[in-house]
Amino acid sequence: MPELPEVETVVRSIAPLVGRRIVSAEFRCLRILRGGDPDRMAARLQGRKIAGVKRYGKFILMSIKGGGYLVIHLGMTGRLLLGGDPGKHTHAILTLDRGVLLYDDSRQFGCLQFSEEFPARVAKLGPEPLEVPFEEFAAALKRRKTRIKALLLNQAFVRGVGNIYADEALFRAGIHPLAMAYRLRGDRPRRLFDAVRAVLTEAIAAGGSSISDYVDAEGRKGFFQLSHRVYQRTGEPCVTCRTPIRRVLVAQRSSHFCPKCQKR
DNA sequence: ATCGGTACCTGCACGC
DNA sequence: TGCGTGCAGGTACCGA
Repeated sequence: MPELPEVETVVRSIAPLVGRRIVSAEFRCLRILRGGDPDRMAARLQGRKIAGVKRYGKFILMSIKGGGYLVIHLGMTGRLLLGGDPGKHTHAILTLDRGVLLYDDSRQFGCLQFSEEFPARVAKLGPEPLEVPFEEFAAALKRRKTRIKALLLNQAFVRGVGNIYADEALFRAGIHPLAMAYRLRGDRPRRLFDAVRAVLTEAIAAGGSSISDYVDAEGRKGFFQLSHRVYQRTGEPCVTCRTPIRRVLVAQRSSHFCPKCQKR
């Protein structure tokens, strides 16, 4: 579900929680905590105020007044929901002085952790794609001996791009997903940089992509899926040249592209 | 140090 | 109706 635009949309929808007090925290699923101790986490959160909510790539950091962070990653199917009733896949419940925040995740690929310090796994991410200067982006491309699609998915390169936006950016830049990153020449690094920025910016404005069940914390769907040009459009005509969109595996992920518009 | 392949989980769509 | 298969927005870990 959630790549940078979806996580950004979720963060914006839970911004009103800043200043709210956590009355109690309940964790129902150990797997989601990735080895963390549910009792210790609950104790660290209980009675504290939420000082801030920020996004780092696909991570959500809820800073806790008095110290520490609740670190949230939505994985593939994670959802944060304001209000509503707990369901079969509700793994965490934060009861607030006004309202409730639920964490739902059917596939359990997401995680919730408490960190006293700024978390190392967030610190070692690459730069934000909407903030990194072009020169730094281009220099990093040159250093990587891997396929460009795999590199875009690598969170140490830039943070927040996932399968949808990697495919959409490569299409707009006219670059084949199997192209080698370090071999991109001429205006192609610039075109890719601009395409990544444009796709992410447009998707944020659209509230993200709702492929199956993605919604923000208020239950609102995004509508950027209506603007996808290649993602999950295998066999459909290219919007530019009518050539059927093809699908290929890169780094074990489905990659959708136009064989005529996108060159290696 | 970097890479690609695999594992982790549930649900859904599809063909038989 | 049910069963098997393949697919799905994610990352972590392993061995080469």
